Amino acid sequence: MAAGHEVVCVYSQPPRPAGRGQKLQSSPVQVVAEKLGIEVRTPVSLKGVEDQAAFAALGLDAAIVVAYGLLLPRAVLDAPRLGCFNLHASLLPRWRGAAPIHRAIMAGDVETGVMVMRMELGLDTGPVLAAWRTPIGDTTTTGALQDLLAREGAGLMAATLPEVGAGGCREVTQSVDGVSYAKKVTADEARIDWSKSAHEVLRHVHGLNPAPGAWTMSGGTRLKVLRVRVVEGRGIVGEVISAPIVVACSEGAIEIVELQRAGRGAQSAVEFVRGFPVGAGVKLS
RNA sequence: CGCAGGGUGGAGCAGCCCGGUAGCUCGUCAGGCUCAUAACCUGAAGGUCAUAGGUUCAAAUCCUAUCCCUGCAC
Repeated sequence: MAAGHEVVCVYSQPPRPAGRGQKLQSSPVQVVAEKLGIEVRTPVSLKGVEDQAAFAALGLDAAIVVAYGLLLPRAVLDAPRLGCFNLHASLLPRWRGAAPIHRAIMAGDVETGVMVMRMELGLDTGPVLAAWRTPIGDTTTTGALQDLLAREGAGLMAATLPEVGAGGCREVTQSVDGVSYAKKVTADEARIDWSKSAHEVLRHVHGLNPAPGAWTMSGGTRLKVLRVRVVEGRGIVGEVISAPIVVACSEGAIEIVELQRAGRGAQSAVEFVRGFPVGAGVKLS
C-alpha cells in the first residue's frame, strides 16, 4: 500500500478457537486489514469452485502470499494477470516449508535470507525473482531474524513487483541440488539435549526462541530456556557448575542468560536465581 | 465452559493446606571496614498482601465474584 499499490482484498485463515480458553480468535492479519478497511475473506480452503470464482472475479494484477499455510490450486495461481508471488524466509532451495528460520539457525547455517518467488503447485518450488541475504551469528534468534526478514522481505517485494509489471524481472529456476525441507518443530524435539556440544545447544535454544521455546527439566519443574551464551567449563553433562546458571555440556558449557519457569514470566538468570534455587550440582534434563 | 500455575515493599520469591508478630535474596539510602571494590559488617526507609464482597473476635491465609499475567494443549 505504502508503495502505491492498491490492496483489493485480503485472504486469511478463518478465526478458530485458539489459545488459552479456546476463544475464537481472528488472525492478526485479519485484525490489521479490517482496521485499515480492507475487505477480508477467510475461506477454509481454496479448493471450492465458488471460492475460486470469487477470487478470479477480483480481476487482480498480482497476488502476494506470505505464511498463509495453504497450497494454492491451479485455478487460483492462474487467476491474477501477472501471477502469484510468495515471500519465503530461506535461501531456496534450502529449507522449503513451514519453519525455515528455525531450521536454519538450529542447523548452524551461517547465512540465511528472504526470497521473492513465483508460486507454483509444489511447496516453495517456484523460480526466484529477488533475494536478500543476512548472516546468522551467535546471538541471532528466530524471533529477531523473523522481524528483520519480514521487514526486508516486504521492501524486497515492493521493489520487485513493479519490475514484474514492466516485464523486466529475471526469474531464476531453483537448483535441484541442496534441496531440504523445514519441518515444523515438535515439542518433543524442542527439549534440550545437554549431551550435545555447547555450540549445538546454543543454536538449538536460539533457533527455538521465542516459539516454541527450548526447554529442560529441573526436578519436577519445566524451564523454558530463551537465551544462552557459550562459556568455558566442564563437568557432568546437564549439571549446573557455577553461578548464576552455567550448565556443562559434552563439550564446553552453556551459561543460561534468560529463562522462564512454567506459569511465570521470562527473566534474567540473575533474577531467576533469587527465587528459584538452582545452585551448583543441580541436574537439568 | 480444554488443562494448569501466578498476582505479597523498587526487582525476584517464601508464607496460604493447620486464620492471630510482614519473612528471604537483591536493590535503594545512611554509617563502618578497606589501599580499594560490584566484596564484607551495621542500621534505615519502603507493602491498600490484584480488586470487590462474605465468614470470623481476628483474613495475605477460608468462601464467592471480577480484572490482569503466564505455562501446556490447540
